Amino acid sequence: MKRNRDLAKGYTPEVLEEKWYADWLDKGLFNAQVDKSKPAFSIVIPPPNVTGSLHMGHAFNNTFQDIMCRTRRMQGYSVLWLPGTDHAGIATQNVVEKSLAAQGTNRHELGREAFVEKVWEWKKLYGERIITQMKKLGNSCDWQRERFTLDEGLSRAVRKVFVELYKKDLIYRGKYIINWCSRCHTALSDIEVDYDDKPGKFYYVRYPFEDGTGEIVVATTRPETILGDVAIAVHPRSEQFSTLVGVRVRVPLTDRIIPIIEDNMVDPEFGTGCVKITPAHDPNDFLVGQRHNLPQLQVIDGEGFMNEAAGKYKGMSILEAREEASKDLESQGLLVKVEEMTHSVGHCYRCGTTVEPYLSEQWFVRAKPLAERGVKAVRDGKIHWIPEQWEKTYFQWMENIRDWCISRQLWWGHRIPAWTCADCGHITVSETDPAACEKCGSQNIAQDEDVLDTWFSSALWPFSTMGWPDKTPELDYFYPTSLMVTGFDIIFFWVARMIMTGLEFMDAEPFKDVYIHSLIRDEHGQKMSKSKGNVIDPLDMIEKYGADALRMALAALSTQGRDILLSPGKIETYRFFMNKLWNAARFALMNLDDAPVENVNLFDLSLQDKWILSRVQDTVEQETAQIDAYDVGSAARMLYDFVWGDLCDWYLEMAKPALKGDEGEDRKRATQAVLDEVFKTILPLLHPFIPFVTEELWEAFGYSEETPSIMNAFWPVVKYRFNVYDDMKDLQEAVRILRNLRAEAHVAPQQWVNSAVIRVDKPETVATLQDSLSIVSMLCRVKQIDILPTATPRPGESLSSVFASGEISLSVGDILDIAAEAIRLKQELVTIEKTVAASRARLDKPDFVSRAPQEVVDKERGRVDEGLSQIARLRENLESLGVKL
RNA sequence: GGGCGGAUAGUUCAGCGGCAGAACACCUGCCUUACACGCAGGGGGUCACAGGUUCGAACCCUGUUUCGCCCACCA
Repeated sequence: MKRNRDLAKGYTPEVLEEKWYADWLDKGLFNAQVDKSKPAFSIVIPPPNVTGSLHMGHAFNNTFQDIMCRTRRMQGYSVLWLPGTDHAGIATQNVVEKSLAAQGTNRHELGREAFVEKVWEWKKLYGERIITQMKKLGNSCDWQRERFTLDEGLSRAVRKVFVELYKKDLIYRGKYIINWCSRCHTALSDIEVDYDDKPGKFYYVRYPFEDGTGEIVVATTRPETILGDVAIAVHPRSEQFSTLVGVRVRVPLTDRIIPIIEDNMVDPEFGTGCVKITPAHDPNDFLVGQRHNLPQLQVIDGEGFMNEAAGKYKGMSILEAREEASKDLESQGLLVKVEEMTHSVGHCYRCGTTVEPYLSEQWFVRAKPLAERGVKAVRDGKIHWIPEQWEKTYFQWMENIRDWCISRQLWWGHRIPAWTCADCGHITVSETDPAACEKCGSQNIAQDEDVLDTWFSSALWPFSTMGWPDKTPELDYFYPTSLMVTGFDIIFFWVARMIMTGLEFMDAEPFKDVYIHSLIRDEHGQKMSKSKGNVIDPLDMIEKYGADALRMALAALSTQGRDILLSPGKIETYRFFMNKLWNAARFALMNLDDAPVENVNLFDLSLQDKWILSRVQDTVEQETAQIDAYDVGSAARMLYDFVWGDLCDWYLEMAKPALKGDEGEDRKRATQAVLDEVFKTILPLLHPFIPFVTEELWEAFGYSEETPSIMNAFWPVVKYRFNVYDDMKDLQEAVRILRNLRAEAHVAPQQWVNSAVIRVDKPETVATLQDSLSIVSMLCRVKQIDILPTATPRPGESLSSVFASGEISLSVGDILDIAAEAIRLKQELVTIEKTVAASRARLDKPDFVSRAPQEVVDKERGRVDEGLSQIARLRENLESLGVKL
């Protein structure tokens, strides 16, 4: 076995990461195989926006998926991690429009075809960029299967789904109030609107009765919509107003006459207790209008300007018209008062422009029947949410779902496959472009100008990417996928809709588990954003610390139910960890021979050998369970502690004498064998988190001769365990106490102390320490350590400390500061007396003894016994120092 | 209005029924031939508050305070 005993002193990620990624691609190790002899594990990646660049959220999300994929691969699954990108309708169109604006032109000047061509150019330019960035992270995606939501295959799936839903009457077209972004110039679905509380004004306006016998006062935040009023509504049981029902009033600023009607939607407690009804510009009013058969009078156009019906206000923007109307009302004496109020205002989730309720012809998905199946699938346990609490969020939304507006007045996207006949008005919906109207045969048909909501195609992602609507071996083998990993912010946009379409078209859930992870924020808990300037760019971090360090940091910081506050400093911590691991490996390699260590006698294994081997087994067992529970945070932290704490701080230090040959050839060989075994096991355990460095070390240790890539290494299983934890605890405690005593006595670190005495009675402890004396001696730099029974008198001129099994004294000669030592011992005495008193108090309660489990009671009794003997020893010590108690 | 999280060391967070933990930061010493991206030692906590359940509560239950998120409403 060829070992690389010449590792560089420092670990340098750049070179090795590039080298190994290229190697993995070369060997096709990420490529998924339909292999029925193996269990399948599949994930479809949440496709990032094609014009976007990789941010920390992606890095975190992808790291999580990669950890799962790499683990499952090693565990013998046939793994598919399917990557791709999303055309991101509005977002992408906006970006390209902005660049056109910078060039002094716009999409209308270009025309639809040329514009779409331009967007494709962008896609080609930037789509590749984010893929390259994902590769830098180390993603083990099957790049041969990379998909894009506007690919031909996926577009075919989109059309098929649209047509089928239309045939099932689950898609319909109609004139409704929708959310309209006048900047993006398109309809938005309800969830594409973000609401914010904003200060506004509440205008109280007089509506005089037609006959001049009185007036009714109505409050509104939007006086410009008065121009579109078609009624005033009051609550049917309102004592104050119900008598007015049927009275006709004059609409201010116009000469129109409208009726007072009654409707339950009015809250008699709010405002003045009556409401002006503007069906064309308010969703609630729209419903009232439908119930009462009222006209829909539009006064604002799609650009956000007042139209012809607005009379003198025509051409004004909404805000100008609001201002102007307010002035006019005041001058006409129709304005009672204006109050300040805060109300929530909707904004476009892509550009932030205030969203207007707008009456227009749109396409909708009838969501309720689809949602019902989605709810059932989760209730039946077909899909598990992790953490489980998100299930509630999902149910709440699905059970109150509203129809989904899917048409967008954009050019970039899947064009709606519907053709309207100019002759008979019939709409032909078809998977293939029709030549003629299916009803009258006229060739005078025109395709709908609109495209579909980008989430319509994302909703099909789990099966459209695997070749649906064709029956493919991939679908058969990898669908339903095993896991979906995403943030809670797109549960409604994406997760819920994938579930609905998956159940409807595949008749099976799209994934068995949904893991919802937290959001990444900056170190102050602020959302990262370009405008705040607090963005931590994953690529910068990779450049500075390496992809492995970034991945390890993200994994280790991840917890459930709390946002992750990230800072470069935290990533640096894990960069240090990489260096630690690297140097531990370097040390091991410096001490290993090329020849494999064979025929090691079990009797040659020391306590620490057995201990570290057992700890490795614990690590195997725990990590396997943690990964199964998707708890990568605990797994990463445990690995960190194992490597740094157990392996480096303890085992490697303890192994040094044996490796130097101080303990003989057999012990040296045994220790080498242990080192070999530890690294051979721990590297695969670390690999899912830090793939690059583990691959490099896999090769350096020579393991690649058997298994060329660590990616193909077998996931370790628990093999054996030695019952040595108690012994090791004694040993570690002895070392810690001696080191502490040295520090107390201000002995210089490099100076050897002549002698120490450990006084213990328990035969096991005596035996353990006796066996490990040379190790203790080396770790604590004490030349001579004697193990004696506790009855032996305490050595003079020494510092001492009591511990569970006895007492340890370090002879320091005349440098002993008696006064300081007395203070220290007294403090120790106080602490122990306190714990003894606490334990006694517990034991004195009869209920404790009778009700607590026996082992807890025994433990408590043990504490008292131990404490008492420690107290006795401490008193003795204090007396011998001449301290009176 | 409905729902969901969080409150533990100076800071960021683990722990979620049996003597309060880590990482940074801080203090003392150390270039001890794997690592100064390091080593050894140390200080630092009424586990937000008030009740309850329990032999026993940071942990379970009920309130309260407080920070944050989501949904609905907002004429």
